[in-house]
Amino acid sequence: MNEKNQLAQPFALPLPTIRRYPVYLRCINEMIAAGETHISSAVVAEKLGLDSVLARKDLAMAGVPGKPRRGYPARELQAAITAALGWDNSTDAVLVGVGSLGNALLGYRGFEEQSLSIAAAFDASPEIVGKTIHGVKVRPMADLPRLVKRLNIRLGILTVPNDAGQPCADKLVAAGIRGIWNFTSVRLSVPDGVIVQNVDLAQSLAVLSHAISAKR
Amino acid sequence: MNEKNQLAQPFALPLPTIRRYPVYLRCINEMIAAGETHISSAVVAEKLGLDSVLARKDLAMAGVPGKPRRGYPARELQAAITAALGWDNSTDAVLVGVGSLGNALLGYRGFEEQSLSIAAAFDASPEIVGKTIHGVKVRPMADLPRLVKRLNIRLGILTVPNDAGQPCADKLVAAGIRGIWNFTSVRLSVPDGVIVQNVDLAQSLAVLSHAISAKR
DNA sequence: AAAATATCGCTATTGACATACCGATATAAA
DNA sequence: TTTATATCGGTATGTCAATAGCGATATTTT
Repeated sequence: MNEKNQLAQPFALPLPTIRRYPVYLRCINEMIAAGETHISSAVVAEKLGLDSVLARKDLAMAGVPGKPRRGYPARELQAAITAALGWDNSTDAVLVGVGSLGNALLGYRGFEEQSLSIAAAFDASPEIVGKTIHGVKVRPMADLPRLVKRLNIRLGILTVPNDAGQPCADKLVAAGIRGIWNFTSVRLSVPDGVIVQNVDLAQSLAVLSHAISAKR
Repeated sequence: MNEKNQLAQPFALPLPTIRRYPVYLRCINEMIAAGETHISSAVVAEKLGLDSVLARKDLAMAGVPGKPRRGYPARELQAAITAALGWDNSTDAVLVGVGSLGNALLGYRGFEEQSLSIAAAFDASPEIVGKTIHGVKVRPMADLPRLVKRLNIRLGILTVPNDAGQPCADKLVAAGIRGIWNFTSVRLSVPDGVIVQNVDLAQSLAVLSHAISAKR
C-alpha cells in the first residue's frame, strides 16, 4: 500500500477486513475457475451482496495494483489474499477434546481449503484414547507436550467441556502453542503472545434469538 | 434509555452488548448458585476479565435498577437478561442437513441453557432419512413445510453442504421461518424480515491464522 | 484520434462503540 | 451521628470502521 505498511508490519489489515477475506477468496476462486483473468471489485460486491466501496477498499488492502476498467489481476489477487491469511503454507494443528464437536471437526473436509490439517487429537478419557477417528488416532493428554514440540505445532483447537477449558489451554500454552481456537464457553486467560479466537455458539445464537423474540 | 427507544422498540440494545449477554448470564448463574443475592458489575468484570466500565454499562442496559455499594438484584438481573435474549420461553427449531456438523449439533447438550430445542431434523439423502440420531428422527425434506407450519417453528438451523445452502434456505423461508442460523459458507439472500446469523468457521480461523503467520 | 465510460484509489464525513471522567447515593464504619 | 467508600448512572471524548464523494486513468467505442 504505502511505505509505512511495508516497513512497520507486513500487513496492518483491519480486523473486519481479515474476517471478510475468506468470503472474497471463495468468490475469487469461483471466478478463476469460471475462466476470469481479472477481478472487478464491483462484480465481487454484486455477487456477495456487499457495498461496492467496501469491497473495493478490502481488495485494495491486499496490495495488488488494479487497473481501471479491468479490475485486479485474478491470480495475483488470489495469491495476495491467501498469503495475508497465512493460508499459503500448510498449518498443522492439534485438537484437544474428542467429544461430539471434536469429532465433527475431525471429519470436516473444508479445512483443506484453509491449508489446515489436524495432525493429532488428544482426549482425557481412556475409552476414547487409542481409537482412530476420521483417520486421526486419539492420544492420551500426556503425549501432548512432546508431540507439539516435536512437530513444531503452533495452533491448538480446543473442544473440551467447559470445566476442562482453562486447564487444557494451560497445557497447550505450556507446550508452546501460539494460537488457540476456542470452542468452549470459557473466557481463557493466556499469556501475552498467545492468540485466542473464540467460537461461542451461545453468543451467535444470542443475536438471532434476541431479534426473533424482539420483533414479534 | 431515551424516549425514542422506549417507543420504537422495547430494547434497542447495541449488538456487541447482546453478544456479551450470554457470557454475563453464565457468570450470574454461577454467582446465584454460589448464594449471591446481589451482582456487582465490578465483580463480574473481574471474573470475566472485562473492563469494569464496559460490564457496568452492559448490565445497566438490562434496565434493572442497581443500588450503590450492593450491585444489581441477582434474580431480577438474571431474569432481565434472559428475557432480553428471548431465552425465557422455549424456542423450537428445525435442523436441515444431518452431516457431521448437523450430527454434532443434534448431540449438543448445551442448547438447553438457551431454551433451544431441536424439534425436528431433515435431510435430502435417503440413506439418512428414517434414522434416529440423538433421539431425533430424520425426516425427508418434503415434510419440512408441513411440520414447520404445524409446530409454528420460527428458527432454522442450516448445516447442509455449501451448494445446497441457498435452496434449503429458500425452503425454510417459504415454510415461514423467521431466522436462520447459517453454518454454511454461503451468504444467503433472504427477504426482509428474515434474520440470518452466520457461523462461518473460515472467518473465525482467518483471524487466528493471519495473526499466527504475521507474527513469526 | 478523440470522446465516453467504467473502475481504481484517495480523502472526508458519519456513526457506533469503547473508554474515561465525574457526580449522586446508599451502605458501612467510626 | 458523622464520615468514608464502593458502586451506580450519566456525560464527554477518542478511536475505528463504514459510507460517501471525487479525481485519475486505462480501456473501449465512435
